[in-house]
Amino acid sequence: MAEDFDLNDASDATHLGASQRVYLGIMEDLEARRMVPGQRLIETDLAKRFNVGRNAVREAIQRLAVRGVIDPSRNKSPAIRCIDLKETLEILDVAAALTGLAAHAAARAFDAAQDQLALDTAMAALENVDTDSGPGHFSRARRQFYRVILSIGGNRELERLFPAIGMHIIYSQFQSPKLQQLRMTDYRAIRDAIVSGNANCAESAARNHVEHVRAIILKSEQE
Amino acid sequence: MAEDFDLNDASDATHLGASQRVYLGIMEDLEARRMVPGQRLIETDLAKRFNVGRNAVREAIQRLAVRGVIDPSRNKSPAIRCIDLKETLEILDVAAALTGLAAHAAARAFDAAQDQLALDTAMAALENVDTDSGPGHFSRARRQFYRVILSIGGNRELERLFPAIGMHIIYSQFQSPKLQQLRMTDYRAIRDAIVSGNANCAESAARNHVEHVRAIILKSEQE
DNA sequence: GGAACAAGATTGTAGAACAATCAACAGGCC
DNA sequence: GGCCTGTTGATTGTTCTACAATCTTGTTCC
Repeated sequence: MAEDFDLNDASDATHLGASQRVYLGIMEDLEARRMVPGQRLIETDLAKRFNVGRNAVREAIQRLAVRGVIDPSRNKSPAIRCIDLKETLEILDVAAALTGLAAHAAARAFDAAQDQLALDTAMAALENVDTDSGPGHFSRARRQFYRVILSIGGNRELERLFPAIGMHIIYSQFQSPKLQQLRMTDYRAIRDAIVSGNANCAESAARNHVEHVRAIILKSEQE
Repeated sequence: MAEDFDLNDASDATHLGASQRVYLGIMEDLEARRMVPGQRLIETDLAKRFNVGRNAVREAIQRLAVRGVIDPSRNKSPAIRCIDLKETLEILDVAAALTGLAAHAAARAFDAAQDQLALDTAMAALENVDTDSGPGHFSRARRQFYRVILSIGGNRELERLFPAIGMHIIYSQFQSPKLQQLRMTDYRAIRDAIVSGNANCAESAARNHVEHVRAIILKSEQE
């Protein structure tokens, strides 16, 4: 469960399955911009690179395809999924609905004694990252933030589905400095609403955040 | 795209990939109740049954796992996912949000000239199926109904994510006669709201439907 | 009856092998 | 020169074999 979040531990451990190693390795590459949308994935290359059999690569590719990270087509090398503006907006519609639900559930289930620490820790990690800023550090912190929210909400189906939203690709294609600023205030609002226990307020805050992202993308695209 | 809906064409065609054949075959088994939650999947058995290599089976299993249809654990045969009442309700929360979004988008984008026929056809298929009623026939018609709605809405991300909701499992575990009756009136309401073009009304109708399902499950579980 | 061991079943993994398909390039034809 | 076409190499789709690691089950011994 929540296997997708285990991006945190890198391509190191051998106790992970071979296909898992490939899967995580590619996700990490994507996050670190070592792979860009449109880039093709060659089975034999990946097999050599990760020191695994071609089978394992193919299994990883199946999972990436279901997750919408890559765009497979019969008898051709799959490529990192490219999305145009229209599809980006579609993804944001889905993200608004599910992020709203996640915040709603978290606010509803919030228990200070149990959840306050984890939430504050995740928030602090977000605040501290913008200075040193490795390329993927902020992404990791953001993922952790959402992971905590999902965990508080306690909806396992949402925990499973949420990482499948194509936000990866959006963040990998669009990266505006305004996004960085905006996010912190939005995240704080979401956290405060969750702590306050007002589910509808938390849902609004989450939806607002997604709409802010939409506005910035639309604006930056207009130029 | 929308590969998951291709359950319609069965295990026949050889033009499908081997792993695809296994994937669809298992989904079909699940729908026809030939496989029940908790049942284990043995790689070699499936390979023999579908006349494919073990690799292909493993690829199919990866996809089923990501989709939440099966519950894999290291070094053990994966089993069809079992869900308790609590998780069922969690799934319904997600279903309410995404079904609502689907109906909303469809109502917003509805164009009579282009969409009326498909919607009416899907609706008619639903009305006609309860008499002859093979076991999976209603499921097929329902899937087609949702497929049309998603297609009208035109949100590709939602089309991708929607079939990943664990409704399969719910319908496979709970099957009350009340469900059958209820659905038709609900579906008509959804269709009418979509045709009317009132997005909020359509969203409400969809959410109401999911809540009706929830109520029936809760009631049938209380006994 | 319970614990330790042995045998079989099943998964995890790598690799070889081959057909089918695709992409790119070369060569010939108009 | 430009266009069609065949060849060639690259890549995927697929099955098979092989073996280690692990789980499961049944048996034996105390």
